[in-house]
Amino acid sequence: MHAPHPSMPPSRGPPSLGGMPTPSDVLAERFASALGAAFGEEYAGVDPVIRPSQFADFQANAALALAKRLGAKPREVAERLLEHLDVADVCLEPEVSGPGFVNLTLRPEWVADQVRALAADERLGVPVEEPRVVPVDYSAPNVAKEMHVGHLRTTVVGDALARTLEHLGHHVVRQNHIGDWGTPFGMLIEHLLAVGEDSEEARLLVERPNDFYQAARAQFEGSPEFADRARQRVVDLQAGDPDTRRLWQELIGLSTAYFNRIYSALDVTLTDDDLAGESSYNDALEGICEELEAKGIATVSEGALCVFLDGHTGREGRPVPLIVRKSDGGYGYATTDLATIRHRVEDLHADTILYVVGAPQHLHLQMVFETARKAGWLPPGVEVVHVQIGNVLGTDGKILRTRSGAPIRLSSLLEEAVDRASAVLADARPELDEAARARIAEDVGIGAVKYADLSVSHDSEYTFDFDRMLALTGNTGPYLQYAAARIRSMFRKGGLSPADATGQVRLGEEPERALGLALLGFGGVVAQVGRSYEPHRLCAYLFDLAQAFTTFYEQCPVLRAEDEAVRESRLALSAATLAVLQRGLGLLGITAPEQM
RNA sequence: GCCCCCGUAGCUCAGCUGGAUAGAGCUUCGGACUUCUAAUCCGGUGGUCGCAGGUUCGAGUCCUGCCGGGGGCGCCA
Repeated sequence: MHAPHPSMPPSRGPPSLGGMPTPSDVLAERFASALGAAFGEEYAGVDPVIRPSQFADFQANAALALAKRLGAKPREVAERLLEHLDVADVCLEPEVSGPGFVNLTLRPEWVADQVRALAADERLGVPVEEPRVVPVDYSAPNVAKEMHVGHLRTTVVGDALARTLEHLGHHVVRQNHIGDWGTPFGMLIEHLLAVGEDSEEARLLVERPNDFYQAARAQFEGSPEFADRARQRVVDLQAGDPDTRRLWQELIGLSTAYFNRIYSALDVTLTDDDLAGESSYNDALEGICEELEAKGIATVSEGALCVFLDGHTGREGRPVPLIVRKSDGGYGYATTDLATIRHRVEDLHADTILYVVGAPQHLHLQMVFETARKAGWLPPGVEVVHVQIGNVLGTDGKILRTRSGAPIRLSSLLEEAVDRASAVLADARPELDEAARARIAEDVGIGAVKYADLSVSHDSEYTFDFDRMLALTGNTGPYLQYAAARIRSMFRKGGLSPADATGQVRLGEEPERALGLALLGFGGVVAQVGRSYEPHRLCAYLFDLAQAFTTFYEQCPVLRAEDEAVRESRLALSAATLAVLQRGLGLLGITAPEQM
C-alpha cells in the first residue's frame, strides 16, 4: 500500500540478507515493541518516527502523531510509551520533551561496542540486499563528438549508482547507449574517406572529435557534390554495404578510443563490454513497429506511425505523438528506446532499469515507458526509473556555452583540474618527488570534479562555475581525501597499520562520541542511496564524517595520548574512519590517495 | 496554450519524505601552525525559506492560486 519509508526498520524495508542494524533501526524495533505493549498489537506496526535530534542523539516523534488516534494528550502518550520501552542497554534514561518528543541519548559504551563491531565487519555495516538485476543506462556520448560537462554528470552519477548497487549485492548491467547511428554518419564516413583513415585528421577523432565533426560539416555544407555522396553513404550504410560498414566501424573504433581515454582519466568503470549503442537495436525496429501496429497501439498519422497516449496534449490541444516510424519509413530514437526496454527485460531479465539521462528527455521517456507497458514489454513487476540529470547552466541562466558558442570541452576541464591540484601540491609537499605528486594530483583533481557533480542532487539544474567545480577546499572531494590521507599519515608515523588497530573503543570525550556515532550511519546511508538513487546523500554523509573526524583529530591526540587504552581506542576509531571514508569514496568512484 | 522541474544567507547548494531555535561551503571579519599534514580547525556577521491562502497539534517540506526562472510539447537524438 505505502512505499517503504527510508527510516523503517529492516523488517519492513526492502529485502535484506542481514547486516548490522543502524542505531535508528535498533531504536525503531524497540519502539515497535513498546507501542504494541502499550496500546495493543495493532500499534506495533506504526512508524515510531525516529529522527536525528539537535537535543539528543535521536528523538522519537510517534506520540504526537498517535495522540489524536488514541484520544490522549501527546505527552501522556509519550509517558505511557516510556513505561513499556526497554532501551536501558542502548540508551540513557529517555526523556519526554516539549509537546511530546522522546529524546534518546545513546550510551557511549553501546556506541563503542557498535563501532567495534562495524570495524570488524567486512562490509562496515552495509547490508547485502536480495539481488536484483539492474541495467543502468548512463554516459551515452555521441560518436565523433566531444563529451561535454553534461555528459560528465550522467557519467559520474551513473557510475556511482552502478558501483553502489553492485556493492549492495545487485547484478548491475552497465549500458552505454552511444549515439552510433543516424544520418550524420554518411557525412562522417565520406569525410573519413577523404582525409584518409590513417591520417592526422582521422586521429582528431581520438583527440579533438569536434574538430573532425566540424570539418566534415563544412564539407557537407560547402560542397553539393560531397553532400550527395554523404547522402548516398547513409543509404549504403543502412543497406549493409560491406565497404561502408567497415568505414563506419572504423569511425566507431576511433571514437571508442576517445571515450575510453576520458573514462580512464575519470576512473569510470565503463568498458567496451558495456557498449550498447543505438545501432545494436536496428534489427529489432521493424518488429517493434509491426507489433505495435498489430496490437492497435500505434496508428498512422500524417504518414508516420504514431502512438498516442491519454493525457498527453501539446500545443493547441493537439495530441502528442510518440513517432515510431517516420513518414519516410525511417526509425527515430523512440523506436530504439522501445527496443532497449524489450532487450533489457527479455534478454537481460531486468528487475529494475535505471535511465541516468538528462531531465529534458523526461516527457519522451515517460511516453516510451507507457507505450512499453501497453505493449507488454514492461511487465508490472519491472520497475523503470528515469534518474533525471538536471541541465548545467551558464552564468546567464541558459544552458552552458562558452563565449565562442561551443560547449566547454570535458578534456580541458579535467586537465585544468589536475593542473590546479598539481600547483597546490607543489606548494604544500615539495619534499615529494614529481612522479608521486603527479599521481596524487590526478586523484585530487579528478576527485574534485567528480565530487562537485555528485554532491548536488542529480535532478536539480546548477550553474556551472569553473572555480566551484575545481575548488580544493571546503565541502569538496579533496577535503574527504585529505582526511583519509591524514589518518594514513598518522599510522605511518606511528609505524602502525590500520588493519591492526582493532582495540577496544572508549568514547570519553565529545569529539570521540560524535565520531563514533557518525561511523554507525554508513550502512543506512548506502542502503538509502540504493533505494533513492541519490549519490549526493552519500556525499553529505561522508562530509559530515570527515568533519567529525577532523574535529576529533584537532582535539584528541592519538599517537600522543597519555593513556595507553585511550591511544588504542583512538587508533581504532581512526582506522574505522579511514575504512569508511575509503569505502564510501570508492562507491562514489573517487580514489583516496595514500598521501597528499 | 498544455505539461514537467525549480525559487532557502551576498554567491553555490543541502535540508534525512510533516517535527522543537532552518544548515553547510564559498565570501567577509577575528583567532589557532617549535606539538599526529593549516588542502585544516575555532568563533562572529549574514535568511519574512518567491508571494497569498489552505490542510493540522506542528509546514521550507503537503494542497490551491498568483509572480519569477528553466525545460519539453510530430517526423534530430
